[in-house]
Amino acid sequence: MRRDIYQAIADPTRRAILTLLVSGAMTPNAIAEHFDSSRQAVSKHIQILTECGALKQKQQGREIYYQLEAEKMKEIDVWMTAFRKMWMDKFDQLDNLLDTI
Amino acid sequence: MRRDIYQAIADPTRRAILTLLVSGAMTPNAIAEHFDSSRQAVSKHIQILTECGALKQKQQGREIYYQLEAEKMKEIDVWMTAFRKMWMDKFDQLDNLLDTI
DNA sequence: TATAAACGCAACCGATCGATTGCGCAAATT
DNA sequence: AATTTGCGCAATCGATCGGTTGCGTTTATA
Repeated sequence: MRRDIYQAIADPTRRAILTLLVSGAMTPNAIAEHFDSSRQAVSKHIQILTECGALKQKQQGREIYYQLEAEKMKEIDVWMTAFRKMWMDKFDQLDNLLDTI
Repeated sequence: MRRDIYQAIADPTRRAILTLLVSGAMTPNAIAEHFDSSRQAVSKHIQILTECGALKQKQQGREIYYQLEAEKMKEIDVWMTAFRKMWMDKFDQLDNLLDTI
């Protein structure tokens, strides 16, 4: 059970769920309505996202609202720093080049 | 053969390879030396990274140098925009809260 | 020219993945 | 009280993953 955020976002459906939840917390059924997959399939994705800390659940009666934990995405953002620096350097170089014309 | 950047970075070894190549292009053997896995195992990872456009190869005699395509990482960065906005909003809210004290 | 080095490619294998199906249980609804 | 709804959990199955082993080809080296 390797449950990290990188493995979690590897699946397109899970990425779509995360994006969907930017607009607000939702129940599994509500989420599943946005996809062609079955409720159970979506529920499994939700479970994986929850296990790695990308979602948080809030029970409300018999309904469970799943909420995005945007902070978790920071982990990816931090890892990306090194690469971001690279393409920004490239941009700077282009900028300097344009200045010489 | 689902070869997108998200699936590529799901594996920790592949992430390590990408990070390693920030410092410059390398041959498969040179890369493999940094890991416990065999050359073939690393070569397979390199192939996956190349297929999805994260690496570019430059033949040089019998050696092949693999170079990072930092631009490809932008794809992730762009997808992350929505989430980045969320945690920045949160930061702003904390900022406002602190101002009220 | 024989040998070694650098590498890609293909076959194979156990582990994990993503999806379906069926079940059980608690909270609402009738 | 009986039924429906919302949901999690477990078993199952084909597909894919990550790794190893073995082989072939091209380019250097002795």
